[in-house]
Amino acid sequence: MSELYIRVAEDENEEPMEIPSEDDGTVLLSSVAAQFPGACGLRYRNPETQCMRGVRLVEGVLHAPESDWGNLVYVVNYPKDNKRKMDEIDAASAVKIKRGFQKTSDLIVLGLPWKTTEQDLKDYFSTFGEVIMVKRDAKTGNSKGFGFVRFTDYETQAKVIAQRHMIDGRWCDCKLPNSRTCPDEPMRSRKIFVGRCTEDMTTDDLRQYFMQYGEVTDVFIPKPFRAFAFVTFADDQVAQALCGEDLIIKGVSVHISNAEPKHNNSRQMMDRGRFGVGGFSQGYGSNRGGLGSGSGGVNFGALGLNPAMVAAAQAALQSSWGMMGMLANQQGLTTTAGTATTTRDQTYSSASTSYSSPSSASLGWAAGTNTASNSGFSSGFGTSMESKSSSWGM
DNA sequence: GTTGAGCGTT
Repeated sequence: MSELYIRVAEDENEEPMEIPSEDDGTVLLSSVAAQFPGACGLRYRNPETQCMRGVRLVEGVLHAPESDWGNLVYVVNYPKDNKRKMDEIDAASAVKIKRGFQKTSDLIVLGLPWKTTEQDLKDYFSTFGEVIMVKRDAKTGNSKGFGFVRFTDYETQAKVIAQRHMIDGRWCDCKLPNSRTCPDEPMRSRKIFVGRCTEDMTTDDLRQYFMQYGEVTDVFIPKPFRAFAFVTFADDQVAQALCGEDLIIKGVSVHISNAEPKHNNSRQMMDRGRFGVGGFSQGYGSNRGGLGSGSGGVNFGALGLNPAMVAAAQAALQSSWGMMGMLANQQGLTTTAGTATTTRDQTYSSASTSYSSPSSASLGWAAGTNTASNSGFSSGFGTSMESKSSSWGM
């Protein structure tokens, strides 16, 4: 017999909440998500084995483990590495909000099932916060698999962008649409390029591996196999700090570098990126396992330095951007930017705020794969880490 | 074998 409600909690020892089941005894993931925004599934402790077990999920419908749900307490699953970071995310965005009101923008929702309707979208996203607009392409006729959503609150938007979404049985991503690139939120490169991958590295492997450094928001492996991958972090500083590293994954040495901007038009401007605010939600401090300890990696745990600065230093040393940006700022643009320069400067013209010179923008692009010479660069950095651009589609 | 999809009534 089916129960009317099942007991669900965020953690095994937290107070459970009763979630309604359907007439056929199943429970809709959307019912769970209504109480636990962002939930993507359920698990429970199997009384016989004492192991956690996943609850079967098919097309957004959760099925009872046995003939019924029994008296167990079910625990909410969140997209990997996304558990209970909400408080920290909120804290981080609170910092930004203090810097001024943040307008929301429409978000594109990619990867929707064909069948998803605007109402479905609204229902799903309402669990995150107040939705002021949803749109799906082709109101009549066939869906192209994407839609748009807009929230009232900027922090809701940030939260939604930061995670993947299970909508009607498919994983979907929310991004700033191409047409609306120029978020007030600076988007420095949070994405790294992982070269020399082997074919046996799955997205899960990479996610598992890289989450030791910080929250991973996306992993992309081109298919067919091409020996590289992209990993996006929630925090650009984490990404930047890793650039230049050689890391061992599944016994293979992979090389980390900056992800170059994706093909087209991106016109996201430089924003005087302020390192150090809104920052380091994970990977440092409390959780010993952060950037300080990794395998032969970025190494600055114990020094008592401001991690943001150290990350900036790492980024500058290893990607050469910070340094290039600084030099450029001091000297005015010179060479090296090569072909990129002219075109970049045009896009740049619509940038909002003040820059001392456009050169850092140009150089930011041109400098892509260089590795800094690690020399002649030590003084006076730390204060003016205002470089890098924000043009990497997520 | 080291740089990735897809993008909206106007």
